[in-house]
Amino acid sequence: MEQKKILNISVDCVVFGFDTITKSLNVLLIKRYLEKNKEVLVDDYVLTGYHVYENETLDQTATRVLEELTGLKNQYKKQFKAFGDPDRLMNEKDLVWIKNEEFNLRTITIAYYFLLKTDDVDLNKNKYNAKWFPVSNLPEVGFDHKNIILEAYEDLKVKCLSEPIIFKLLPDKFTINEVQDLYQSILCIEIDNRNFRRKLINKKYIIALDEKQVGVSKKPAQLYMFSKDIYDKMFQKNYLISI
Amino acid sequence: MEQKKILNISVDCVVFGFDTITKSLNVLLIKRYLEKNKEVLVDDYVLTGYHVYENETLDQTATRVLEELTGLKNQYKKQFKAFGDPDRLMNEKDLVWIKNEEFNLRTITIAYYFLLKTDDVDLNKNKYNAKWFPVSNLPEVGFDHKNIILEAYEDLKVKCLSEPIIFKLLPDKFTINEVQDLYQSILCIEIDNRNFRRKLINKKYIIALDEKQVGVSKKPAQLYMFSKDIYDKMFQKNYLISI
DNA sequence: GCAAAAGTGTTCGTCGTACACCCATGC
DNA sequence: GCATGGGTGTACGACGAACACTTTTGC
Repeated sequence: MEQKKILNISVDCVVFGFDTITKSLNVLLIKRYLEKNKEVLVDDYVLTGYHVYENETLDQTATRVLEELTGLKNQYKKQFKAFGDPDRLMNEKDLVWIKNEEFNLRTITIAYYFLLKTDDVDLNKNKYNAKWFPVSNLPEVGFDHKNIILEAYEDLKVKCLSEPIIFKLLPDKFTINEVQDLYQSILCIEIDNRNFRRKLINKKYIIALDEKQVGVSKKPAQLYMFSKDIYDKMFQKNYLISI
Repeated sequence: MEQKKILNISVDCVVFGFDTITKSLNVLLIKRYLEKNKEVLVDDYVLTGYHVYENETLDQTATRVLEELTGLKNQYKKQFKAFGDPDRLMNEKDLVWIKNEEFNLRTITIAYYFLLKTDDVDLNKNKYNAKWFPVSNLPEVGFDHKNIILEAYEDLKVKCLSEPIIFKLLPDKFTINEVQDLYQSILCIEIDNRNFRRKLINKKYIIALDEKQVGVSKKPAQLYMFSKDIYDKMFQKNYLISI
């Protein structure tokens, strides 16, 4: 059954993944391409998104949009901001594009970001020409989506300092150095390995496994996992005022 | 000139104020009252809010709504979440109310909260029967606004720990104990006065004035002010990972 | 002079930070 | 055997936490 779209309200999804090889925090974008009489009118990338249906919640829209792009459900998501400037879709290319789509010129979008494991996404399986791009080196991005990506990234930077969401971006079994690389990528800082290692290993919810890396060409590193159960049990609100 | 409303998108404003006498963090709500044949159909409180106009940004809508309620401009505001469940306005009373208003049943609202000085608001001057209520003791609240208030409050709790927004809720000249009372009210915790006092006084952007309280019946306290200039100059991002 | 709130110091423990070298492994 | 990244220990300083009494003022 076809559902009824709300034409002036959409959800856009910033999908973050981490490439442990290139040590790069990436965003998943889809190709936007349009030509007419062999002239290329639009050729850039945008976030994945869609209209909200009449009978679904915003969270459901986001979940649906992500699943359509990646096939994945139950990923960490956060609604972080609504974007609704009257002129947010008013660039020349965007106007050309919108003519071909069932879009309202004054559309408000509720933006979410997702954190997932890059390896879980099979880019060949989807029809959108989706591609990963480093947050620090984005291609040409349509609509106001560059701004949306950067605001998502800012939110992520703050949130990863106080909540263990970083592990959503890593494989279930990871090395300490991978965690460090990820923090360094997200925050654009250098971290002292000895201090970081000690800090992490001392956490009770970082559990050393009876396993080491396999298939690496150097000394294989100890693997760890994150226990959400233990974290939740230990967790207590910290009221430290640091202004 | 009358502007064109977007019928399915609104902005709702959670207005926070602090009562230094009762030491209570308050929310400003407006009366919702409807009777028919002397029967009271609706009698509760709601947030102030309004439709977004076709040609204004969401921030502008929020600013306009606040000004209409309080006469105040340039107050601290934060867009914190969009609420869009299909059934968010579907309580019995809400349905009765909506019949009398130009409301779309499926309306998405972008929620903001404002922080302002209670003394700046003159409740007698407005036409909405607005009233302050303690966050910890809300009256009957219509729509899904209770939930919106609580989510705003949660966001405020987190944000006041890392940013000096607390001073938006206090008079320009305040005592150390007033700041402490405010933190205690917001966070529902007890703070040691000696430690708190030392901590605050050591901040360079907390400036002791050549003034003391007047008109108090006990020992008048030293007054301080917050210097945003000094704060901004000193400010540097803190990348402390505390997970 | 008394009630009420303002204001004051010290000790301890935790944790963040700075810093340089050896070790285990695969090739 | 050697290159590569994995892994380790110590000392210092800052700051949060716990804790109880004196002082100042208005009435």
